[in-house]
Amino acid sequence: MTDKQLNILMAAMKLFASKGFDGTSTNAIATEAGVSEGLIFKHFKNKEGLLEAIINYGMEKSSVYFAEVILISDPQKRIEKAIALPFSIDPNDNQFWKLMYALKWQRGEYQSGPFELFRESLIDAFDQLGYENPELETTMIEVIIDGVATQILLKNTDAAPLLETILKKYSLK
Amino acid sequence: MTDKQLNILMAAMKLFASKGFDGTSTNAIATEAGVSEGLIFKHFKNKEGLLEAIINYGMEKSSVYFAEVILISDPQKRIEKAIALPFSIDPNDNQFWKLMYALKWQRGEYQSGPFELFRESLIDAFDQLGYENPELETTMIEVIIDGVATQILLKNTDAAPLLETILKKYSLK
DNA sequence: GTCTATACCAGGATAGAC
DNA sequence: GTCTATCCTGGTATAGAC
Repeated sequence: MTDKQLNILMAAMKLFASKGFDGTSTNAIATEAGVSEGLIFKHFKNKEGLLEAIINYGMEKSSVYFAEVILISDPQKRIEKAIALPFSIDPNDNQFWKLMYALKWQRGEYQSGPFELFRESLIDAFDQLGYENPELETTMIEVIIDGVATQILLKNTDAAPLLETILKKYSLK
Repeated sequence: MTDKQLNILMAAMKLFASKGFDGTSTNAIATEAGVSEGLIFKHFKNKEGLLEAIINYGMEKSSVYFAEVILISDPQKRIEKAIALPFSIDPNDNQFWKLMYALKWQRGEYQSGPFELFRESLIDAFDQLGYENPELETTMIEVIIDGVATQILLKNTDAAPLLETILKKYSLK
């Protein structure tokens, strides 16, 4: 992966996140990346290929986060870690996550394999803790994660006090 | 507002919601609406104008929902009603709300006036109930609303049992 | 109010030189 | 690996007839 290749990737991520996939021209990407337009196609075949590269890049990143949750054996701690997930987003990755959510809404793009394992591990945790309806509780966690992500990524809410509140309300602290 | 005008509006809403604003051609809208392409521009000036018309149409709709919450004087009941809001979405309006969320992520499009009043009325409710940090509590409600909306609109989750769980967990029931 | 025909430009993509 | 030049489709928008 050359310097310019990475430039293209980063420029595309930024523009896709702010203007959307269809709203971003390859010309705009080239300019932002300080690169000729043709080079984009040499490296990524076409615009769709560029998007795929970005998604792959981010998938690897996110499975690391998920793994950190799944590997915790204590069920209570695992759940807490899951809730804390959106709060531990590296601000440098904000662009990427914005894009992921935008894609979900725009094109129904889905988080695949690693996300399923994550969900399963939460159901298992609630099960171990003797909750009546582990699936429903897990859905609740997803609700919170999506809601918090919206708040942080879209409204730049101060995250720290929110995490406290949620853990308290969730009787996890 | 003529029949064809309404056809255009509905077709555009449907396509914008599924393919995104930039991903939808005026040609596709015309076909879906059973109308000539030129007519779109006669009625709405341009594609952007069509989007604005849709947003206005939905703003009026949403301020009705918000008003239902704001007008409740009992603070506890007001909060419950607010939480129940995303659960009472008319399935016929799913397309519209999907579009609203997609726009939020794509273009940072905002919920304006009526939404601010909604937020204020929740802060007031928590204040009346003697909560320590009404702003933070209100943000929590927003988190839940956004999370639930994501769940319902994007993942077609069964809503009813989820509402129960939330109200219980929130010590509101 | 509505359709047909058409102008015009922007966007994605390719070829070939360096 | 990278740039320049260029092709061509398809998308927005307008004009004018009915």
